[in-house]
Amino acid sequence: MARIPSFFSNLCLRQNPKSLRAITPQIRNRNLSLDQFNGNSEELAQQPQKPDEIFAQNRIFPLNETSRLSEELMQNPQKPDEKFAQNQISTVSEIAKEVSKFILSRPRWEQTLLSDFPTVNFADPAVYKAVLKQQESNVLLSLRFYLWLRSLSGVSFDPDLCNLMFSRLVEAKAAYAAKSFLHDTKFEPEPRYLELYVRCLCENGLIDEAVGVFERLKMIGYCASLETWNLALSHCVRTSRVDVVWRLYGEMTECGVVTDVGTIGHLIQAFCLENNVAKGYELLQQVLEAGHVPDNIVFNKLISALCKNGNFGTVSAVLHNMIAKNCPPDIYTYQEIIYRLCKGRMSNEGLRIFDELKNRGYFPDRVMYTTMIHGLCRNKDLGNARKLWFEMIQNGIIPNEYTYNAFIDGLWRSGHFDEAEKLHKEMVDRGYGETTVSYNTMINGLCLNEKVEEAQALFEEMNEKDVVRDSITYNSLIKGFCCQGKITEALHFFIELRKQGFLPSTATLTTLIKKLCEAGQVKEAETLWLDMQNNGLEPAFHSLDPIISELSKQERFAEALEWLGCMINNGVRPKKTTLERLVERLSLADRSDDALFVLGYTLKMGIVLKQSSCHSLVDKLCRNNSHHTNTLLGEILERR
DNA sequence: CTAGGGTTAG
Repeated sequence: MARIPSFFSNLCLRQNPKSLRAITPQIRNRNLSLDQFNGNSEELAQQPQKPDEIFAQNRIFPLNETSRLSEELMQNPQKPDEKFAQNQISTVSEIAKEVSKFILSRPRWEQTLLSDFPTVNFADPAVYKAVLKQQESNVLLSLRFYLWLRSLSGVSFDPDLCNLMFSRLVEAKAAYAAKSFLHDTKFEPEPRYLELYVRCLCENGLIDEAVGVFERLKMIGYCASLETWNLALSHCVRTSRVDVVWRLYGEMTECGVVTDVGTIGHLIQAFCLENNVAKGYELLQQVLEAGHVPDNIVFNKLISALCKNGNFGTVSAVLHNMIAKNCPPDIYTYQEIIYRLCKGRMSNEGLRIFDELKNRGYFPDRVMYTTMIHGLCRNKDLGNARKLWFEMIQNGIIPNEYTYNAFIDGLWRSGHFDEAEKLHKEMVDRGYGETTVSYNTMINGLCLNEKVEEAQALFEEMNEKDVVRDSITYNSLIKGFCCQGKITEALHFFIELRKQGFLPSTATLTTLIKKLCEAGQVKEAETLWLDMQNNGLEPAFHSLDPIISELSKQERFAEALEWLGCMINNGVRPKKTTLERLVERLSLADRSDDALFVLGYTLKMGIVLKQSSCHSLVDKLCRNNSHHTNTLLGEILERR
């Protein structure tokens, strides 16, 4: 992939002379707010308990039984310590080696260690530190030994020991254990270990905690290394904590840290995350001009953001940049571009890039084929999708769940139901059939093709096969029944959906309300609408049209006008047909005043009703040409 | 070890 596809070859680079420093003040001036962050973290690998529990010694290690000798020991006539007594081995490191060996071989050494080594003075800092140093590869053992020491009386804990234990925890990336160790001991770790702690916190997703430690370091006048700052920034970017990016960047420049291209790469990504793509692009230009080349992922994130905004021209420019800087676009780059092109109804452009890649000797992988097939299906280009499907298989790539579902969905949507059924069978045979998505794809496809009963059968099958139904399952089915005019069934599944705690999609609701009204069940429609309103569903107002329409038909004008007011007050324009029906029915029912009132609003909104709708009104008005009517008409005309 | 990708409603 040395060159770029023809589609992107028409733009040149924009030059920007500004230096990197130019952005610093803007970044400093940001208002920052730290949200609660709910990151997960890996704790001590071998120890699923929370650190607090680890420190609740007695629950894990039966230290209160220390004085009791184990049965094992009773049967063991020679104690390990006798060696020291007999041979006069007494250098601290030799003792530590022996103790460590013992600890490693006895799962419950805590109980007998003191009596096994009666001549060893564990309260001697030189001794316990030497033992701890022996266990550097095993954090859990270190921690156990440390806790055991704490259970002894007469052991004084010096900062060296705490630092040693703390560094052990931090190097093992046991963020939670390190945190509660700090909390527990209240000691001041050496700055270099605090710096390691920052890294450890970041790697465990505890960004906010890390910010706090940066503060602490700042207060003691210690400046973390560039690598640590960059690591923190990279984790902020990964977890979309843009606010923290700006805050940390501000602090690191305040500390006088000299940033590198990695730092700027994170800033570019941060700009992309807050959809400030222009700034991101500008910054990229500045780094490039300064002679630095960011990591591929920075280019890709920028390209992805540009694509999302439909700015394919700049995408082209960035691709030029990448090639010029000997940093060729990779599979992710092209996949993102193709995906976005298809999403913007430019699947033909996407396909051109796809073909171009193949012409350059590149073999697309399964994900790439899936993306392309999906994109083509969404653009109703089933011919090309099918072509790629077989080409992919020919190239030895076996479709998986994603590929099958994307293609089967496309087949259903274009009415190729035989082929859809056939491929679905194949997918089931390959073991991809029993997921929520595969069932949803089939249920939706069947509903789109007027096969609601079969869809319902699959719906039941999900229960038998223990496949979880989600809101998509229900929404698809409800819509299917609505389209078949089967309102009773649709309502049944709607109630089921609500019982499961799901919310209907707006499309489902609109359809359901419309169908209920058409069947004359306005009351149910109104209840439904209020239900969705109470549940915080947004756009509801458009679905009031059929309700107003049906109420007019039933000559329930007070209610119709009330709903109409509700719609208008919320800034939603009723449909022209709704207003026409209302005016017609009002006139027929001899309610000229109300008809005129509605007409007034209609004109105010710039909606012109069809002539026939005004006929009956004009007719009535002419028959009783009162002064009142004239006034009303006058008002209406003035409002216009 | 060196991040990151694809499927279902509307």
